[in-house]
Amino acid sequence: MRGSETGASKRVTYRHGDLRRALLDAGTELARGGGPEAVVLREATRRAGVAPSAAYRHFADRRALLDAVCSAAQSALAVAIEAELAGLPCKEDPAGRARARLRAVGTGYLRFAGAEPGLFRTAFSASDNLRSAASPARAGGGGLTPFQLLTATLDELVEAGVLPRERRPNAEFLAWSAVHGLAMLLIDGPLRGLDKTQAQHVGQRLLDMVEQGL
Amino acid sequence: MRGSETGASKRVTYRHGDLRRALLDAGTELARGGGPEAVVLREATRRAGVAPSAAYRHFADRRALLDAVCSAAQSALAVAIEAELAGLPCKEDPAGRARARLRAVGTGYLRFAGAEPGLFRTAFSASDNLRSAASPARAGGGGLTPFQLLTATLDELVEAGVLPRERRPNAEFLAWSAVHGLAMLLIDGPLRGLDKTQAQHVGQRLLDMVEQGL
DNA sequence: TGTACATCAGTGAACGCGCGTTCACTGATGTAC
DNA sequence: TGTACATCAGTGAACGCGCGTTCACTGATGTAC
Repeated sequence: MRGSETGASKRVTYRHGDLRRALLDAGTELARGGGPEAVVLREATRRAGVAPSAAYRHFADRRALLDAVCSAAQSALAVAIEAELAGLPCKEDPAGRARARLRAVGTGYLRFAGAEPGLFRTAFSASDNLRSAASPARAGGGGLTPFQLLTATLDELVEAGVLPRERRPNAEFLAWSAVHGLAMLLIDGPLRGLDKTQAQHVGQRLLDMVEQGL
Repeated sequence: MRGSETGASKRVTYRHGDLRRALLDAGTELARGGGPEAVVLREATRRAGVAPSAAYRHFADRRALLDAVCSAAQSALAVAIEAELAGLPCKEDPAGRARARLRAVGTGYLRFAGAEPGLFRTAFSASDNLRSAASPARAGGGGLTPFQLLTATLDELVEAGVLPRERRPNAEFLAWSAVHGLAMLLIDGPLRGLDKTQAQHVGQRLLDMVEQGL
């Protein structure tokens, strides 16, 4: 991330070890428990065992900490989607394969929202737009952000001849909307009451709809 | 709302005129400007020209005020959807009619979200679930809540023979998810950057997808 | 290898802020005689 | 119709709270000689 001199990474910290990391971790834990509004600068410093003002050596202000936590949350979402993709059985048939991969992206998204609602909400809380959705800080292990994983999968769908090329433009917004909306309604909205089985069932039917309707 | 004695509605208020109403209106105005977290009890009393403690004659606490504002916001959403339905040209063909009505529900939803993002976010901020989504306080002029308008329209779709009966169960969740997700991404999320024309275009394509995919 | 010095990560006290909520009160209103 | 009284909507002062942010400081660390 920095220069390439030897020892540079050692000198990054003085006393604490790595306070920036500790604050980011504490902030992420807060977000996990209560969403973006739970990311309180003073509480993060408390958890790191440090005076409140120490945070200002590493983050310009509370918003900067929250942005960092938000990137971490998006990265975690990307990892969840990657895991779902990686769990797929190998398929010869490119069409079936592409279809299965699109489903996996959706399933991973929904699974993450259900398992980590606080982080999920935080991932979409930042002052970010489509451009910053491509920032490497938000990527998973494979180097792609959640949005890029979706985009890539839709491209595969076109190449496999499943999705007509003229339907491709903006298709990511359609698929994303459907899955994102269900996630929001389930974790934060009027569908909060649905139990896990029902939620999964509706989720699969939603993915059917997207597959049919795209 | 109360008893049925004559004059009861006159006696509801003493000095202010109707402080409950004034606080609700002020709260709604705050929500319009900044969403649910902008509904600040002290600010509402300030706008009503009254001491902060006066609010407690009409609302148990801040949450009660916010719940009332939330109901008002849902009601406004219902009115927007009704307006969209009312603007539809008369059609003989029941199938085309039902299809057009479903589109109108979606369009009204998206239009409201775009025109009143603060109220839209507030409408989904309450501690409510599916059961309270049927509360009359959340209805529009026709007496139906947004959710009930959607449900009724899907029923028409079945009766008109457009939607196979076996696909009907839970269909409201699918349609709702798609439209809700796009609304959230557009007003609060990474699609914030899209201009109005693009947003409308994506909205119509999303409704195509729902129609095809249901 | 040993000493003097500069660096700068973290300290600790303080700031002003606005919030939600409480409580004893007051005085305009509607009501009973 | 006129007077005494009870009601209760709104007052005003105060509470404790936790937040984000600032600033002059200190003292462990790495570095230069």
